[in-house]
Amino acid sequence: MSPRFVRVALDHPLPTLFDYRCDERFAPAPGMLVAVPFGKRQVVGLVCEVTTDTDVPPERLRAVDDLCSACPPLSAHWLALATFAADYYQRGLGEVALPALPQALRDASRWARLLAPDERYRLLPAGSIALPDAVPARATALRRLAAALTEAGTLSAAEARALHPKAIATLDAWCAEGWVALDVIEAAAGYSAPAELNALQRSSALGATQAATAAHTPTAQLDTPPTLPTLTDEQAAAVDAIRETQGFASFLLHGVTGSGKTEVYLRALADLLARRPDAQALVLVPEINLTPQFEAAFRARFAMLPDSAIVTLHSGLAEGERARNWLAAHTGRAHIVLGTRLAVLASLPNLALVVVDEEHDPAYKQQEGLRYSARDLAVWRAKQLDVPVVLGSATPSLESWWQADQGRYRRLTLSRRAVADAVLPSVRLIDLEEERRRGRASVEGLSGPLLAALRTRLERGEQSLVFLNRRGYAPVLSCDACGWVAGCPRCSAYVVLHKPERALRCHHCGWESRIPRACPDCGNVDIAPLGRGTQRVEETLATAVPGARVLRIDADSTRRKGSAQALFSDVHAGEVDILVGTQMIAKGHDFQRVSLVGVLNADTALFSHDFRASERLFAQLMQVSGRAGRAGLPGEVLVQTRYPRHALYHALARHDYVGFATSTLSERRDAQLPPFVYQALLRAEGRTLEAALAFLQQAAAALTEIPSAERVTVYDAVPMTIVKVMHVHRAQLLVESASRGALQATLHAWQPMLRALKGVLRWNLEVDPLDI
DNA sequence: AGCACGCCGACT
DNA sequence: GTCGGCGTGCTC
Repeated sequence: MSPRFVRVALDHPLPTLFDYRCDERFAPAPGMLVAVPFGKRQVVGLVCEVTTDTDVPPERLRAVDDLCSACPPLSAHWLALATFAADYYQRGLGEVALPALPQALRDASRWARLLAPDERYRLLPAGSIALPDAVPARATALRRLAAALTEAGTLSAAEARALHPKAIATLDAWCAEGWVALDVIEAAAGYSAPAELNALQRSSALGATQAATAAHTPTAQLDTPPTLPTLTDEQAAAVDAIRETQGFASFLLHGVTGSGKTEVYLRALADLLARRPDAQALVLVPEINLTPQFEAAFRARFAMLPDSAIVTLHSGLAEGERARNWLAAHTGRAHIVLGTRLAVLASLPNLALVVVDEEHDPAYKQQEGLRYSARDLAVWRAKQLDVPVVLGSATPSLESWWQADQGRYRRLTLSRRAVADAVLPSVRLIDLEEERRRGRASVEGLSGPLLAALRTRLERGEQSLVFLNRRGYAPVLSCDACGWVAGCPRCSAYVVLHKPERALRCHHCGWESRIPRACPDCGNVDIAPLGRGTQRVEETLATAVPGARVLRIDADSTRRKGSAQALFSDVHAGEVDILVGTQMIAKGHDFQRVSLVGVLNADTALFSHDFRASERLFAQLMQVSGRAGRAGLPGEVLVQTRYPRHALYHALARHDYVGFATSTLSERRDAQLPPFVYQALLRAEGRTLEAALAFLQQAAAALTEIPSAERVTVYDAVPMTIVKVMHVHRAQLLVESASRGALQATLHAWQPMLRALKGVLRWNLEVDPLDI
């Protein structure tokens, strides 16, 4: 018999596959996981190919240690996805594929436990009668075991062994008596669609009453409204368009906040599962922890499905749960996978519908390691599998909007709020210059009109939101006398004053120090905080709006796990009058009693060097404005600005996303910026700025040897905005092209040259960067 | 990326 | 005399 080799992808920066001998014990196939020796360690790799020959000299070949046969192999489709992502984002296959797996699968020593059938001893009725008499009173360990079994109903082998060393033998004996049964639940086994799905088919495909379906499960009866919400014409048209799709289609669901995008997703999912009970749907959200209502809506609507049919995948899950949910998706047991960007790389053998909610959200862009765009990969996946993808947003990314302009995405518009009496809030701009000219009183940056509006809401018992995208107390601490400002010793950045913690904190590296009493340079004691963050606004409001209960929600106040939930529920419970916060307060939450939104300090983004800053600002302001006036209360948005005539604010006041998108896209076209060009960014980090820049200049010089680079524009190497972080100096080099193909070809040729450049320096290449 | 080996400064 | 700094070289 001819020798057998496997070509394996490993999580390693070299973009090559590694060959191993594979003996007869194993039956490897592409998509399977193997444990292999690598240098001094053992690592888990992904089998890409099974061959009978290899170029590697025999003395260097080593043998596969183990094959993960209990886990079904990853499909050819999934391997193609990982290969595409690796290729497009300029990484090795293993660097993409292996980090996409749950940690437990990447550790061969945990395979047995993870994939072993889950065995549980279950107490039978005969046992509950017989056991109390059968166990002698003095056998305390045995009595403990019997008590635990009676208490919990079932016990795993491990739980039993912890109670009594010979528990397994005892339990087996009890099994023989007919007192206890041993249930075996296959962890990685396939799954057949349960009868419940047929019930789903009968009820919700046509949007008919769900009461009949819900009746046989008590929880469903409680959680599911007896009738589904009535769709608006626009919602119905959107659902029909998605339902009638054959094969791949990209839908851009453009719906204002509160227009009921979620209901469209739910109907599309219900329709899919009714037609194809084995189908799987992938639903991506930017931040699962901030949108509990979204997950709750899915669980309630599909409450008739078994628990494992809806799983979440996100970084906040405990390791074990993440592995279980991933396996549920991989084996087809999970029909709805709700997750953040990392879920786009989940294995979904029966994927038939992809949804990307809030598709414009920058959180879909991974900002370290493999810098992928989950939204873009989601669209690629849908195309590969020839299934529909729905991108939803009130403020689509200009990239997606342009695709729709080109006719590549099909636009579905929800122009009205779905709740009958909810109207869009009125937006008023407060001209700070005029306030000042007229000598009107303001308190710590809060203008007279805003304070008056806040007081009115307090009197009426309504809630207000104050949005300010800057956390901390003040962004700078400075000395009036000599001009000293508190900076970070490790970064080229100012440190932010945090008053509750009585600390200066660097938002880039986390460095902290006590607040100095006097200027360290000149000894002057009049050092003063400059500018305003959420903490300072919270403090100001507490005195400027007497009697108001003020709550602050930002990354600092929600640092502890789960504390965001608690704070938000205080708001929902009406225990808060004014909520101050960063963009965290703009996401996901429907506050029923909020009728006023105040926006502070938004102007800085208008004139940013980052060409995407205004797009982000517009999306944020539209989103936060949508928090006002949801339940019949007339909503009002007050924006404090020094530029009340700026086009962005005018578009905001008219709720005119289309106008904003059209004019911004034409500016982008004139300036030849994305989406009209494709960009990539080479970043270098060195001990000195000179070293980083020198590396980038060498890299730029190397480009001249690449033919396709003729169609690529290369900019000068420049220091990054924050040049130094943690004593590391950073610089970047932008390359761009009107041709995605030319850029890709250039990057492919460039990569090995970059690796060949000497110098002890870290660098990375980012394709389609968001922040430049 | 790890994790070696390898060659020069301050310590029991 | 060694413990340990991080330069550079390799991993089927």
